Amino acid sequence: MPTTPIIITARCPIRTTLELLGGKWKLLILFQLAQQPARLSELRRQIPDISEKMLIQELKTLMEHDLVARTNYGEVPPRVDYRLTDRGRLALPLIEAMRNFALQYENEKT
Amino acid sequence: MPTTPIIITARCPIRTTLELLGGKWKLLILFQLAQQPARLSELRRQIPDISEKMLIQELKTLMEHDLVARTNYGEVPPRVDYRLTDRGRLALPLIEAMRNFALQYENEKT
DNA sequence: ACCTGTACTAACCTTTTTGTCAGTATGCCT
DNA sequence: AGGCATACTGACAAAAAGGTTAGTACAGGT
Repeated sequence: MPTTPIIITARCPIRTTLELLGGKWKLLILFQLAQQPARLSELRRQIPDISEKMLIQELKTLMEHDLVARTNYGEVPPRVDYRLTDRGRLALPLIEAMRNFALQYENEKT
Repeated sequence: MPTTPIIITARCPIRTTLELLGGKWKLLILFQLAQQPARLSELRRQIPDISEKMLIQELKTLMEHDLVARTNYGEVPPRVDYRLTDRGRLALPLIEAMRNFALQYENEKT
């Protein structure tokens, strides 16, 4: 009896993760917020080439998935900041694994 | 003296990984090939909703980055198979981290 | 002579993702 | 009265990613 091959299905963990964290910016944003909570304008400086629209848009979907939380201080001019939620912190080992992958990949002799 | 925040740059490990492994299919393909080497037609069955074009195209870029290797047996009808390289195996902890993330995410009480 | 299975290529199109740019609201400062 | 700073929103456009379809080559089977 041969070993049963694992078959990829429509709902598998890899796909779930890609849906939650896929794309060019979400992991970078989470990584930055893991260093310290930040305001919009700070995040823009920390991730220099993101556009304001993408930053806001990505923060919004991260919030919808409860990975990031927003605090509005109700001041004028507006002051708002963003921080990781507990769920957001679940992504940190993944980010760490990505960093390890890239570093090891670059160290492999071709 | 405040702690220096880590600033995201144009070439950082997270971005390197996204370039190598980003997109809808590459990680699924690597995950499948980690179970056992496979022919094109087998991969198509194992990843049911990928199109043939995407499968070939993604395999090609994975090969260019030396994450996957191709063996052509020179038979007719053609027989070719694909397997992970050592570099490709470096992605396995990352895939494992994605799986953990998804499972923990789903277990969090809302 | 034709159909089958395998591993592709190429042209074309649709969808998704990302980016640009202009505009809104508010109160303070000059 | 006008400018500044902040955190947005919305219309639109460009670019990237993904998908569909048709076609190639070859040997074996019917």
